[in-house]
Amino acid sequence: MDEPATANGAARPDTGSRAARPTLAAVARAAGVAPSTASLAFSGAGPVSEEARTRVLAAAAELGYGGPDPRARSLRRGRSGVIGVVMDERLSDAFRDPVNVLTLDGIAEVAGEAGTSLLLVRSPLDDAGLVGPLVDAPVDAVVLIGCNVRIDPAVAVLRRRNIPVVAIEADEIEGAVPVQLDNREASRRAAAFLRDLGHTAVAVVTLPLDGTHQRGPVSAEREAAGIAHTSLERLRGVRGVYPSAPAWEAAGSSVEEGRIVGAALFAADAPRPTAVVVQSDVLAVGVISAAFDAGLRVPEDVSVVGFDGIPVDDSLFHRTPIRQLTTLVQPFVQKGQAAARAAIAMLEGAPAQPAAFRSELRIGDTTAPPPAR
Amino acid sequence: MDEPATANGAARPDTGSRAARPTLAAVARAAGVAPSTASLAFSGAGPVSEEARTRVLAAAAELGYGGPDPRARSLRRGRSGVIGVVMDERLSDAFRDPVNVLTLDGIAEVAGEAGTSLLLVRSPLDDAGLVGPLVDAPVDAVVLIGCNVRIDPAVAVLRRRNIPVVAIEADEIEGAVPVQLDNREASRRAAAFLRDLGHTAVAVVTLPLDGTHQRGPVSAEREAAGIAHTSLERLRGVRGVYPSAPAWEAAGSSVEEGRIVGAALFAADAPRPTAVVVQSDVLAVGVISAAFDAGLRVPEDVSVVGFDGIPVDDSLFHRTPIRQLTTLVQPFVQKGQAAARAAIAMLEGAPAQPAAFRSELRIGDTTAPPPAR
DNA sequence: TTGTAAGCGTTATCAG
DNA sequence: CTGATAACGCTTACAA
Repeated sequence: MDEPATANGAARPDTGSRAARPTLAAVARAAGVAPSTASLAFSGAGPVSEEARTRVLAAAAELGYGGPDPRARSLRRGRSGVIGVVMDERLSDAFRDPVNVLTLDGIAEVAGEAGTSLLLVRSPLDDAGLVGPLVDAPVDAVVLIGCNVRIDPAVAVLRRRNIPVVAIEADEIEGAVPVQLDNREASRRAAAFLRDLGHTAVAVVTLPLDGTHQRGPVSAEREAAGIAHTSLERLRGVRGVYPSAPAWEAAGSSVEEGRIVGAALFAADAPRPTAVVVQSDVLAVGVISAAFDAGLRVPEDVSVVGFDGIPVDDSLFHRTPIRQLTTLVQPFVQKGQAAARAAIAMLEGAPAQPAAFRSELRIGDTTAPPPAR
Repeated sequence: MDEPATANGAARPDTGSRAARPTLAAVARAAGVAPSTASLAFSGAGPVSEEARTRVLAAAAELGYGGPDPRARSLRRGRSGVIGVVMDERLSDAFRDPVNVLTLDGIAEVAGEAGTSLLLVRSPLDDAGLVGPLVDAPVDAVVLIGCNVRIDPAVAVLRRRNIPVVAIEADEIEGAVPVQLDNREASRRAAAFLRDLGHTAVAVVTLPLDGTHQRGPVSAEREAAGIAHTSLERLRGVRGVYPSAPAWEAAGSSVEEGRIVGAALFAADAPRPTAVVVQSDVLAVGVISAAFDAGLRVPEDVSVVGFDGIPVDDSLFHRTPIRQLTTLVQPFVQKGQAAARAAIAMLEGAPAQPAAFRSELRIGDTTAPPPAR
């Protein structure tokens, strides 16, 4: 972290070793036209005679001018053409989770069509509430994705800056346009499905309840102190059917993590559950793996329900008897698209466009009636 | 964090959607100081009396000023604090490949420490050679990652703009700082290892040779027309030991793709290879899976060597007899870090810092002598 | 320490 | 269709 070395103290900011780039004004001068005409020649927005245009382009080529500087353009236009995407994990972790990737894909698709690019920002909320890179970055709008941490401060800052904020599956936030999923209701449906199969001993494996990456049984206090909207809603959904279902918190969403938590779960002193509701497919795969390792058959001895409907089950189950996970399929990509659309709409001055999506229970072969005892 | 409850005039009239954001000048005026002082109060870079600072901050809070506008700041400073990362795939595909993710992670780590954020840009090279979003985005430097397409035009444009370019594993490009990997030499070593084991019938499964996502046997013409530096180099490495090894091109880097190509490979009329050199671990997993499906044991009937050394072998092999892939382990994360460092160094005016890394052959349990026949 | 002034490179406006 | 001119909001050398 060295100090940027503008040490030579020149009058202009960047008079370092780099050759000064010609400006549009210089091109105009060389072409013998006014700056405004040169500008029009490049932006294409406005009437320019064919002759003037070619002269400008020629002069540009001559001088090695690469087109208008985006920085100046964004100042002048008040727009940078960039949408910030905020995630609250290290990028490597975030990218490892198909949910984020698919959502991002939806965002990227819509953003790309609109000619805007994506600025990746790790959620910048230190304990101090610092909002660093997020506010120093030239973004026109921000999409908050997978928020396990308290984001209100960030939203507050962005609001003050008049930067539209879209929050995917966040708690109700003042000033952020929500893109919601029926997490609670969907989880309730999954639980009801298990209940109808006859299950009475149901456990839950939750996604992280906050940004601290803790792992283990979820105490009442921990649950009450939880912040992560999605995890809590999904948990509440199950609790609507099984009010006292024990819950285990995973420290992340990965197969390995699911395996660890699953191992603990099946090894616990408590009576073994006959069904486990897992808050993500990736975790569910790990839990299933742990079940096998513990000598349990799925679904004969224990049923497992996932969440997400990620399309990679084939590879993950390839050498197991399982063909398809029972899970709640959610429309990630569409969620991402909706978020991007909402963001773009807002920065064009259109009214907020909240969105809400439903998950569908897809019944695979990881659920069955509980074993006769 | 809350609005100061100055009872009299604090409430800003909420002027509909177009509430003009206050400027630093306005804040300075309200605080009774000069703009420059207000600027220093925010940037922290320069001497400001405690009293002035608090007055400025108070005025800012009063007016709902959220800090200096990054757009204006970047124009003035000639820097936006953003590094562009260019990938030549759809983001969803790119993120699905651990190689990209890990590289990106290395980039993000270094960039984050330097206070710069990452702008994700899909490689914009239409057949027309358009370079759209890449040049309109306010980036200080660009890192090209995983380039299967011809990137010269993009680099040319960026050069003209004085934007430093770092290319990871690209062919030698005028004006781009290279971050290289010993693809050819490493592949040669892997091939030599197989030769020493006694293999004579060796096939290659390649990564895409260009951006067209073709799949199938690699003809001499196709090979000659190939663009993707990495794939070609790795292929050449094997050819250094097995000059006429048949090659099959995969249409991407995924387990599923590996399985498809592997199935074709093992079903082909040609004599079955006793060893397969696969250009990525992800593909290799698929090839191994295909081998099992074809009734072949790995490594007894067929040896498989991968490339990359991605750290997820455990999950992928979890229900197979295989514990570890024989592969060439490359330092992705360090590559990403080096790329980011090079980019940052350049935009600070430092001389170019090319980098080159080595891959290590890690011998797992997917390779063995060929079956006695 | 603080104030003054001069841009940074564009684009929008409006008159010719 | 073209040209002069005024911002866009901020930073920073330099003077006070």
